[in-house]
Amino acid sequence: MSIRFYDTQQAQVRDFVPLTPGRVGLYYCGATVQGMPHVGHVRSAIAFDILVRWLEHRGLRVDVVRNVTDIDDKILEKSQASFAPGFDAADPYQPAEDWFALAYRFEQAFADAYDTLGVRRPTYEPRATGHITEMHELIARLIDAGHAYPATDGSGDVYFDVRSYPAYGALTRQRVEDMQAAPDADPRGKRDPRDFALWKGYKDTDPATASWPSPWGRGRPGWHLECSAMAGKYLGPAFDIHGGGLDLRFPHHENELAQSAAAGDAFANFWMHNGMVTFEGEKMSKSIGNTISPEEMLDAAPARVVRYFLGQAHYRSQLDYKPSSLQEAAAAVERIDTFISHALQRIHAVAPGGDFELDMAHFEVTADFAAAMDDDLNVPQALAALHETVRRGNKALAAGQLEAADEALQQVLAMTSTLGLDDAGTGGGDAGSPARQEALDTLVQAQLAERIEARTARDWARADRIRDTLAAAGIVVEDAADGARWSLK
RNA sequence: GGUGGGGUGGCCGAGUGGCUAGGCAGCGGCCUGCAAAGCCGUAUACGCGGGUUCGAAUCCCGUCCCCACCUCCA
Repeated sequence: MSIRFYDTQQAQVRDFVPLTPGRVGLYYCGATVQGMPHVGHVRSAIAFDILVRWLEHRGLRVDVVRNVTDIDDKILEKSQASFAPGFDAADPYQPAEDWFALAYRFEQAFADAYDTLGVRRPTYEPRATGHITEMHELIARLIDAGHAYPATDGSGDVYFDVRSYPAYGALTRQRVEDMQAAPDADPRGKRDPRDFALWKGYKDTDPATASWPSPWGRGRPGWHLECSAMAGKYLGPAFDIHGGGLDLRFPHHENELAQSAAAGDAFANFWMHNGMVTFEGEKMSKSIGNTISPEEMLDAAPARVVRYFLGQAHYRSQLDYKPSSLQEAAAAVERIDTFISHALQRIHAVAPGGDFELDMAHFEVTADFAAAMDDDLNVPQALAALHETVRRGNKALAAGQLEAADEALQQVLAMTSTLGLDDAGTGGGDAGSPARQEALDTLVQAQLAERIEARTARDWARADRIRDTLAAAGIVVEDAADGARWSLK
């Protein structure tokens, strides 16, 4: 079966065929590092992480490029504000912080959030400020082609000429005439109010460190240019997939497409956009003040649960967060983990929370799961397949059919791995070193042996006392048909 | 005004013409010394009004409502 994805540009689901057989070039927009990450940013990264994992599971080699936009108006504004007299050090912002220090600090916060939630690192993560030369080359090509021009007002700006490019609006299927002009549009030296800046001339109020020489005078890049320049550099003039949040479709991605296509590049074959995260129905945004940070979620639930929650909806759907959302996700994750833990104990004699060495490479997902993922990454349906496999495994365990249970276990592990659940968290759980695990298991087993004695003697009070003692230490004891098992709560 | 996406049972969330997704919560049962976990069963559904059809959540027409983008935004 072929893989199918929804392509925003064509507004339909269509077969995905790599430009180069066996390989996929994927560019997706990372952050403009002007503040701390919120879960909306992370949801996007998780959606594309699942895409990458699935393509790889399908045997494709994926080159992933995710940008860091580390220079823009907001970054400079925040930095500038931090030097103002009487600066109020509102939480994430520190006094007297240079723009590059501020950008780098937030870049690291994003990296931490991605790591914790099991988003694999991209093949390469280029920064805008490292690609000024490539941007100049692209601007020169556009000017030569008659699609860009230096401003006539002496500002040093260079604009993309929307009117010179009839296909402008192709990505979002809008006609230029229908677009509402920005209410605060400052025409400056533009030929058309919809023209956008490729290069912004240096102003006295800008820090000198935020300017670079160019054929059009000192200045800094416009917002959209870095993605065109970097995608072209690392993935070539034509590549398979360009991704990002739905809110980037316009103007960001539309302008990227215009820049690259007007310069003669085919650019992305597919455009994929993830839906927004909302809080009780409202889009999370800083202006409304309803953002939730990854840290806040991680305080409320383990990384594996947060990952499950942020990845459980279809990537194109809006994902609504409510205070009860994480508890519901936790219950689902526990169901999966309980099966994995029980099966590992029964079949592979792995102690609770212990490490295990299984040759995951040969584990296969179920056909239902694969079909769902092939169909535009239908994760909700894939999760149904996962839960059904868990049920099948539980039944097999209860019936003592270890071979069937092992098959289900392998499938469940393959599926959770594809969804990235295995990498969420600090890696390896909280069981500590192998020596500690063994010590703990030995002690608990001794307690359980005593409890078996008590139960054999029908001394329920003593048996319950042992169970209570263990429970007080955070160890849950469960009696199964073939004996007691334990797990860390 | 333009563009795109939606309205599914108590909640989340799949499903594009017949064969009741799945999870959470609820109820009943099995198992258990008790419990936990698990398994089995079960109620509640497709915004509204028409139409097509043997049959519609699914197609068509109309209508209401919601969200996103058109300004910085994952």
